[in-house]
Amino acid sequence: MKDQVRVRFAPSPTGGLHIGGVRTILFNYLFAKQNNGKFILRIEDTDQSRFVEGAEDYIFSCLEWCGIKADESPRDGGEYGPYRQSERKSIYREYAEKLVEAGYAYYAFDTSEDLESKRQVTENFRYDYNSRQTLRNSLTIPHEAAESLVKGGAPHVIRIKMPKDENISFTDMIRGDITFHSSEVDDKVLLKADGMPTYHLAVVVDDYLMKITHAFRGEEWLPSAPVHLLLWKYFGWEKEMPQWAHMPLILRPDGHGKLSKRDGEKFGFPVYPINWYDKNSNFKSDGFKETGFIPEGFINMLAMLGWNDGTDQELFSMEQLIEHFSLDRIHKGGAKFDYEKAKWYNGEWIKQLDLSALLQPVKAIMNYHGIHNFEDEYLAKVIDMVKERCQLLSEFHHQGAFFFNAPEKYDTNSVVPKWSEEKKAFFMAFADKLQSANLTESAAIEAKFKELVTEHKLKIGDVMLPFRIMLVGDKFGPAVFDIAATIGTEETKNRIYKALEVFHLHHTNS
RNA sequence: GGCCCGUUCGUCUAGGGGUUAGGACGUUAGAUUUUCAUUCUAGAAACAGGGGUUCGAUUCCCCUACGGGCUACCA
Repeated sequence: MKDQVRVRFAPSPTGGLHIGGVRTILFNYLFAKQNNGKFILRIEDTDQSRFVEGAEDYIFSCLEWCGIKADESPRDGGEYGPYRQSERKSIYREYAEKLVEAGYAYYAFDTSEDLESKRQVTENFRYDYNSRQTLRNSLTIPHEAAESLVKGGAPHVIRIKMPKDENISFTDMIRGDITFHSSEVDDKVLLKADGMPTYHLAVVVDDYLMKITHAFRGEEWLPSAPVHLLLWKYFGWEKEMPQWAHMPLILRPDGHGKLSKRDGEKFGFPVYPINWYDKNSNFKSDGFKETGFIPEGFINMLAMLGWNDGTDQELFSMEQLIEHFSLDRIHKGGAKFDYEKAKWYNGEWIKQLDLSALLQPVKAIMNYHGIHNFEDEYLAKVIDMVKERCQLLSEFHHQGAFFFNAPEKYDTNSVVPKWSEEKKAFFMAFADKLQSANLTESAAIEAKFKELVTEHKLKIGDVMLPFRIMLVGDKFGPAVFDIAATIGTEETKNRIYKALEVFHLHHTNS
């Protein structure tokens, strides 16, 4: 009987969480849910110097917006806590010492400055099986001396002692067999001088203690995998080692490197799920949410960046993703981010989502633009009329504003050059008839409109566009008679009169 | 530089020893919508190169090229 599936995502609160991380979260989550397993969120805050206030809150907010809930986390608790590594500090030293006792690790007394100057002098300097013989550590100085240095509180780190000549292999769930040679890997620091573990130690100890069964992370971790593999072996936990899966990276649209936080501004699209602001560095970046994405579209887009189910289906809900997801269908190569396609996914979801899911966010957008005082029912009608022409939630304002307020500006160029007294007379007659006949249905308004067109010996094509400009201000929007019916005859009449003045003004001026 | 990973239309990708190399985004043309968008139809558009293996390679192997990642007391 296989143990219960337990996966984890372990961000460090050093900044916002960008979409690469969110995709790793998503794949973790899908895999966990599919296998009735647990998804754990662990905060890797072992680098105190890079801690950014608000980053942890931000991570939780992103999760919430995405509709992903951790089963265990600093917020949700769980039986394997604490889930913040800073709160687990005391655990790591003990494990590191065990390694030293067993001869798999050693104390090193070189300061960062010492090593820095080494790097200046020796090109490609590495703390490894070779150079460690010449450096200050418990392998080069007498045992007792090293012991007393450590006991006396001398600053030191604990480093893994990489074997000189050993092949280290493992099978990655996405990439297959991968082999490294131990001589190519340096003696990574396991425990830092401040007593905090590095990622290398912490990830192994915590994955073990938290009974993680499958470990997903970005491809950038591949080169340090041999360190982790060896650690699992040295601790004697090989049988409990999780299966590894190294995800392909999300690349910049131009292919030059992995997508990073600054690229949002550079290429003009969001890279963070929701707005991120780092007050330390005064760094600010717009989120997908605020740009107008809905969670369904965002999640769908992310999932398809590097994964597909082998069919032509491209639109997946979270439930469908959980059902269809499989690791062996994750592409190996990195994926360049394509914002146009991202918007397309969102547009598809806007089209097929229930009104109930759209109402509140669109309402917020309208309010943001100063449009208040309307019934939900009215907004619902508007949403229904314009949603097929919106890929982003934010577009609802442009596409729907004229349902609430008369246009301020008119595309007079489309109307004025061909304007005439006959047309003006027609519209005045039409406005009057609208009210007296009490027309409320789109079809009835259209019928009356056409009837009057004939009476005035005009062509319908001559007055359709002007009518649209009168109501909308521009050449876009749903069927013009539907708009008239929606805003009502009174308002339609008012807009006709208002526009008539504007058209007249421009006409006489030109 | 060293090591590791990768490479199918511009982009995301399907496929896999014999296919007209499929889909989607974007793009082009047309139809519909007396606007715009939607929708529909059609089109252009790809197996990085060279060697093998094979009757036959885009597919398997090797090399090269290109791209990416890592190379911290950061994750």
